[in-house]
Amino acid sequence: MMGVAVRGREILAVAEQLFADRGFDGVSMQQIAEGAEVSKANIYHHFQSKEALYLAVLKHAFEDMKVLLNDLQQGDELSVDQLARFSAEHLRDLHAKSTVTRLILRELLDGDGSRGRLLAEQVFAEYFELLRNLLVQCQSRGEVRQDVDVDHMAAALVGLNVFLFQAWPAMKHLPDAAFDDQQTSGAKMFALLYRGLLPAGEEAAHA
Amino acid sequence: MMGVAVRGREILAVAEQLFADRGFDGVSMQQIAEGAEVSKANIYHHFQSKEALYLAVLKHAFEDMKVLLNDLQQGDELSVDQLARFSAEHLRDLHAKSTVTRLILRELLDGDGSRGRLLAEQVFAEYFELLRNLLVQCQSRGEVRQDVDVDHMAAALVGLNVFLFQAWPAMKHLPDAAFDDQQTSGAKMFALLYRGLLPAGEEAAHA
DNA sequence: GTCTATAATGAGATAGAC
DNA sequence: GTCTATCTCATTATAGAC
Repeated sequence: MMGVAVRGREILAVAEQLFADRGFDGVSMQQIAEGAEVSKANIYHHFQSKEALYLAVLKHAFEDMKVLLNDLQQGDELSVDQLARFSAEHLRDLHAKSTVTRLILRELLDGDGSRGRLLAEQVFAEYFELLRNLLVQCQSRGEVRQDVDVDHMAAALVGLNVFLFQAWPAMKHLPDAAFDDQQTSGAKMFALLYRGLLPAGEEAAHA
Repeated sequence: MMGVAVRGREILAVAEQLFADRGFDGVSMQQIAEGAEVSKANIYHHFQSKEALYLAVLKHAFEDMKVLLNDLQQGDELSVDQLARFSAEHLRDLHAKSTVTRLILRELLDGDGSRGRLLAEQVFAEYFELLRNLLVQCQSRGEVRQDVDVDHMAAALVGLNVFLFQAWPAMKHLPDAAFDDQQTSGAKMFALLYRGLLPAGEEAAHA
């Protein structure tokens, strides 16, 4: 994955497009080879198997976000700013790579569950770990509550954005609703998650 | 929708199954007629058009939740309990009607956007309005913060559950993650949304 | 007509030359 | 790194017997 050279990138790009259009089974190695203008055997030089190529396509989509998460953790911003930036960039990224985002979401809907495990272990795990680290750091500074595990915090952060990405085509048409644009709505929902539904100072009354 | 009689229900049930399996275009009225053991003309007696039948199938999935929302608003529970109950029931409902849930999510992914408007106006609008009313009531009692619009609150409540429903097949396989079962995770994420990421009492410092 | 044996196809994957 | 040629295997025709 690291040393994937010039032709490797070309193959990856073609495969991404084809997989996104027709799904894993809908694409043959021959078609990818023709699209990338290489031989089928050459693809196998770069990628162990069709499945490995597929996973590489999915993993590729998370590279930018991994870099961002590392940067955020190195920096010394307030937790709220780190998390807000992550949330905003994450939403932007979902759209920048919308073909792959759709591919993954469709995979989750169709899959028989065995694909789910593969996605989790081979694609999401590393990314999820980075997000978890960031949240642990925020907790250790005392800027994020410590009585909730970071796993659910991470899921909520990602989940709100994914929902926004997916449901927007319908949300934006809801009558009388205050949804202007996705970035703004994303920011509002992040703020909601950060500060809670509960009014400030009411914590003790319900805890 | 109200006066849909015996045969209407049967048609609805068959149509739901077929649409969920093969999508709108993948099913003919003839096939639905055969499945429900009625004539094609009889379907048109109950439903104006194929599209009307389709929308009826989708709307049908929200009936239970509408009843629950009305009940919650009539009752006199604390807001936190009303919302927690809605959230838990909503997640349960997504699973109880998982075929339709998947159908809608796939629709949102595939759609060219024109379907999105239809879904919003014909299917979600009424349901969304009820949820909004509940939240307004919670706000007016002062038990839910008033500086965030109810639209985004409603979206966040629904969104976390939808994400959980969809991503679970992968989430449950994330290594070292504390996701036990969906209902429990749903409750944890609701609690997070309700109380916020921010530790109690820190509001003033960042507001 | 139906059944079964046999080709023919097209998929993923490998070997070995250049 | 790239190619041609080949292998294995599953699916899909298609014979030709019954």
